[in-house]
Amino acid sequence: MADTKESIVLLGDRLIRKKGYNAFSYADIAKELGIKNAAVHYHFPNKTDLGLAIIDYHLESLENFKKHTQELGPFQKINAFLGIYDHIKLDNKVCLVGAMATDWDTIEGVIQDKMKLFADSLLIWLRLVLQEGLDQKVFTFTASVETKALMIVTNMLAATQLARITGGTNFETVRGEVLKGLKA
Amino acid sequence: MADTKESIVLLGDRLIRKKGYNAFSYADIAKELGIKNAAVHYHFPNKTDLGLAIIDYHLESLENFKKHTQELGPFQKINAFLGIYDHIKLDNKVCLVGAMATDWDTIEGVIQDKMKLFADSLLIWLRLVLQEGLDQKVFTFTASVETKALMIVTNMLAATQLARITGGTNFETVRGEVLKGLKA
DNA sequence: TTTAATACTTACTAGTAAGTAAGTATATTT
DNA sequence: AAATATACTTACTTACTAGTAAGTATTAAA
Repeated sequence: MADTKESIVLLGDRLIRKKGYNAFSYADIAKELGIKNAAVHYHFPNKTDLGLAIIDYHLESLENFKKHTQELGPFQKINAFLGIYDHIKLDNKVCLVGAMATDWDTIEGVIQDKMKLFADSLLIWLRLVLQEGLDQKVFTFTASVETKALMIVTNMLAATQLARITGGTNFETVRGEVLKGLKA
Repeated sequence: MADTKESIVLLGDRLIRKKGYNAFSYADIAKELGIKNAAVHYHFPNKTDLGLAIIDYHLESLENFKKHTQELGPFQKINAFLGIYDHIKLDNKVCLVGAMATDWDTIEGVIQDKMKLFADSLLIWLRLVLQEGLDQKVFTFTASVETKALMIVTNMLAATQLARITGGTNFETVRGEVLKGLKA
């Protein structure tokens, strides 16, 4: 038997980003994993516990991403970062930040707090990479690194959402422009 | 008695953009309007009917916005457009496109189709205004109007979402950069 | 070998979701 | 004055939600 607890987190993550936080249920997870509803509650007593575990998983993934890309140059790092969104778009998901943001008023404070942590961690890393690129003269943008980091996140976050609606190549267009924007 | 049907649409719109499509219920609406659950169903037999009416309301609002701003210059038009997001941010809402996009896989095809119409209508208007600004040499951006229109929408859509999480002045930062980007 | 922890299932509860059928009060039309 | 349409309410159903209490099989520790 595979690690059920981990499977629940992975599936929960997929469901949140496919259907939204309020549209996925313990029954969805139980059914897909071939276990009973109560088994999910055994591992995560309530939905908030599961939500927190899902954010923790993203926090860990982000740390792993940082580690695995630390030897790369600034441009490669940003490109790898955009690759995360390529996968999101390919799976027709949205990113966790967007999924949580639209349901913000229905999620508990502890989840909100952990999401803040995640968003901050992401923005901090982006700022460092952008500054690195500026220092190495790989990037030549004129905005502050804080602003630029923000713009990259907003563009990619929304590109996956907009791609769901408009379809076509809008995602790729935004992605391309984000890269161009590093040098302009 | 005020127009109940219109009040339902207005309230439904507010709830969708506050809590998300799947988190708001007919009971929420009934309670706030001091009517019974079934009264909401009288006006909108099912949630999809209400969803469609809410998008129609946005479609109308967009047409009104276009009419009311048609005498303005390109810069003023874009500024007025950003003003819509200022209000969204002030009310701690998200825009309809974002709210629907994150719940995309749980909404019916007819709603998806109408959302496509709305997103297209919005992008088409933006493209026209951007081209107008380019022609009048009010704007000097080098990207295509298609790309620039896309970037404005993604940035503003995500700025309202991100503002919910990070708080602070991130919304204003993105908003300011969007305006700057018209001339860079 | 008993004890205890782990990972569940069975069987349930209380609450809420969308949705409906049938009745009622109030206007409006014929 | 009778018939009809409008805008509801009452009272309900079915389905699903999160969540729980109690029991069970399996493994690990004492």
